[in-house]
Amino acid sequence: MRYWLMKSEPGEFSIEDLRDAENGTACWDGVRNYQARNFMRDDMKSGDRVLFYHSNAAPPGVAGTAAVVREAYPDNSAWDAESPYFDRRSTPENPVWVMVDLRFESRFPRLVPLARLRSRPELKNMLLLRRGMRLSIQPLTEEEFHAVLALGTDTGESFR
DNA sequence: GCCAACGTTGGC
DNA sequence: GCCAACGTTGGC
Repeated sequence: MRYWLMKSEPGEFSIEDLRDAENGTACWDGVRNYQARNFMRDDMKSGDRVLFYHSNAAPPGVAGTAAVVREAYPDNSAWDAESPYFDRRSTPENPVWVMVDLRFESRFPRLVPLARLRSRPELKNMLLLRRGMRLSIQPLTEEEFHAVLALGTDTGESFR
């Protein structure tokens, strides 16, 4: 099983939107970056687990978790001329872009802000924290996934 | 709103 | 194949 971080602007599609979708399941359309596409197409498998990251938010951070429930298939928004993701190079006969389906798993009681991720020594190698890293789909190690999960699910109570 | 960093495009 | 110009991402 693999682990991923997937970014979405909450104003476009948030963890709450995924939770409230039919069956808690939605397609991850609109990816228009080749490296991110290749991760979906070549490496994402059903059962893989995902950190759902809210980008361009105040504050940005990890909002919850999801699971891959359908492996890569053509992204039909690419041949919808009305869609903001329209790309005339992609056709049903010859799709350029793919998407996966995600199912909601959990919404953290409190967002784990980017600044908190940066403060954790065990996360210092996370791709997300690298300067200039903009990829919207990033692989995680199992340790990174579980470390963020622990931050997201702790009660926030401090000792003493 | 600013702007650094990155990806893409297209002329040559 | 190079690289300048442009568009996008996304934190701040």
